Amino acid sequence: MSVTIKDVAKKAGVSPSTVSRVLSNNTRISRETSQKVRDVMEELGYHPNIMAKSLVSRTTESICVILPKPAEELFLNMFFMELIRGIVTQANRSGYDVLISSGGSEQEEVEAVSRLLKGKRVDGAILLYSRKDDQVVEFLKTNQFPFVLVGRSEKFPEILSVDNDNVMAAYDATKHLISLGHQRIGFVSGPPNHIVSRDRLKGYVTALEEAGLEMRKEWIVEGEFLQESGYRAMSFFMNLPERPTALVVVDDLVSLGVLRGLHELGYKVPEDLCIVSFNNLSIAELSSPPVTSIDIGIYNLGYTASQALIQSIQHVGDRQFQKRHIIPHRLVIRESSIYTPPKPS
Amino acid sequence: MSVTIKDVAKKAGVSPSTVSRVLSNNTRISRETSQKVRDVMEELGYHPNIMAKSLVSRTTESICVILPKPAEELFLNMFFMELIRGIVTQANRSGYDVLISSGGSEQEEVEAVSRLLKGKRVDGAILLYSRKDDQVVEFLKTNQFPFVLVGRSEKFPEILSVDNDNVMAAYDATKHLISLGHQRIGFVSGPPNHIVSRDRLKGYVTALEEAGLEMRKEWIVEGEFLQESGYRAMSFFMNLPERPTALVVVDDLVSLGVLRGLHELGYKVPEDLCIVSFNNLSIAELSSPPVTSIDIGIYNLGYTASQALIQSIQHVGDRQFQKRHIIPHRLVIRESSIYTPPKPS
DNA sequence: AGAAATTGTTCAAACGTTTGCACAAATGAT
DNA sequence: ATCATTTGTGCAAACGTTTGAACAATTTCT
Repeated sequence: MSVTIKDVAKKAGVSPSTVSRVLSNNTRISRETSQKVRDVMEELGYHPNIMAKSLVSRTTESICVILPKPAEELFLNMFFMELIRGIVTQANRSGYDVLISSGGSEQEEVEAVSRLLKGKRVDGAILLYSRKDDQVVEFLKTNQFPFVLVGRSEKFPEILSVDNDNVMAAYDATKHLISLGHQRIGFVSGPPNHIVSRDRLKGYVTALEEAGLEMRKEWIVEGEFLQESGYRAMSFFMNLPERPTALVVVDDLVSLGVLRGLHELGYKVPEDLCIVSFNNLSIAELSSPPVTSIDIGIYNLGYTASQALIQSIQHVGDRQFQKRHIIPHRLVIRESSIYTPPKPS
Repeated sequence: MSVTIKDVAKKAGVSPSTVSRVLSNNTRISRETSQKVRDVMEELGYHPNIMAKSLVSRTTESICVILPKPAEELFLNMFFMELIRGIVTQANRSGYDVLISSGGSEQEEVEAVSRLLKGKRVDGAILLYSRKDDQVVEFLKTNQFPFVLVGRSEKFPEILSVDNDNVMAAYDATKHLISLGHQRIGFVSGPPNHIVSRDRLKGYVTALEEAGLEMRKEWIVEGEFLQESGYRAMSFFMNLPERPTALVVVDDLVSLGVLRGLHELGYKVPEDLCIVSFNNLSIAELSSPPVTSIDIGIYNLGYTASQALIQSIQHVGDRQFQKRHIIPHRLVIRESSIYTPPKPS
């Protein structure tokens, strides 16, 4: 059938072990033998059988990433794809393959991971944190399999993970508005049970306090990571006797709702209200007007996750590796925030 | 180290082959033996080593999908992710794993595919068609590896592929506008060297002809699959002495540019111009106003591609399988087209 | 009752690699 | 010249499965 190491060996007049050693650049092989063998490989179109190699070397040179649930929220797709791109790129660069598995129920996720890790099809896993994969984390921890979390686990703060500094990001976003002269700044948050909502709220509060600005609780609303949340928040905000002149919004999609709400109510962005949001998905750039957003480096998040995982695979046992990686964010300024409010009374 | 088939065999008091046959539900195994072995497996937490299995069975039960280039066009992410979701879901259902590989240059793509297929790490490949992977197609064809193309190849019309009927889709889109009473309908196309542009143009033309409507060449503009294209098209269209009252736009992203252009020029959608576009990405739903779009069933495209590939892998040799799969599209009507123009003079 | 077919299990070879050990040849040290 | 190293290669066992062939025990057919 397909050409094996033995075929190469025979044709080159050496033993299979020699061929194998050529493949692994063993130093004991002479220049000429090496060249001869390589020539034959080329001629025969030889490619090593990865399965056979894995079997004996007890390593697969591949990792898997578990896609959370159906994750109906389609807009998340941009996020995941970008992440996967980062993962795949760095993994391939390190000579690793990436396997994608889609979770159904949590139980199914555990089974999938279990089959892949215990069946030695992959060497490690990357988890895209979606609230409740505790079971999966539990499984990986107790079985001592290498894995890394994208996001942050409050329950297991010590596990290898890659994340942003969301507190700082929100602080920066708020600071940006303050530096433009805004004094009345509101916050549109996500679900309060999400760590990211809480972290960002914290950064917002800190920035306000530091600047000695007023913080009113009617200027803070909670919602989902959905457009409607932003939309609804607007009818609320704009009916207040004292309205904010700027808003920090927890996510680009929510911002889109904010924009639509303001438009329908007849307000203009940024003149009537400035907006800063998070994640810098393509929709932030594509909306009208384009929205200032904190770029959280999604690709980088994936890239780093892969790097950290592979490192931990290759040095299993060593514990000197950084446990928590923080990916830097940066403010991308767009039309939605290029307006300085008139000096208040 | 980890528990093997021999450990199970010993503990259950049978031979390894018996255990193997239990695993494969061989009919020659007695009820009781089978149960006993299963119990032991459970007890020991046994998982078959996939590599060892692959090695002897000469099949990996996995496929790969090659992500085209860096594909900087981030918005494509939504498209790809949705496709991948479809692929992964169906593959997992059929007991297959999915491996993602990211192409750099075309040459690197060939090498990656070559390593994966010749190295017997995967049984087949799914290609996401991006203009010029002819080299990859060439390679797969000459080596007789199972693969399927998402999209259509003009050069190799006979290969296994999954696609939409873009001519018909454009016909339907145009028909929709006609049925609303529009008589002057323009077309914003993509790059003319893309098959999809040409197919959609063709459907548009056919619908116009069939309805006996005037077709003016100044009502047809070409561009890229980018926002700017749509934007630029608007300054052109709206300066014509005789303007169309409706537009068929080749892609949602381009529509977004169209929308922005119209907005800046002070026109309203749908009152001044109705819009219908293609792909039904989330941005079509999220824009203001939401845009009527032809949903091309991206998830389904992926799902079907995976199904077709796996089928062809399992029945290699048979040639009775459908060569070309057409995924149905459907019109999703939104605000951008709910307006009937006043009767023309 | 004996032959033939069926049922349940084991043996051993194979899948294509890697790698510790052995060994011969070449080189270097004395 | 002799012995100790170094260099280059080959042998054979191992990795954890699957599977054809063999065989014994049981059942079915005449």
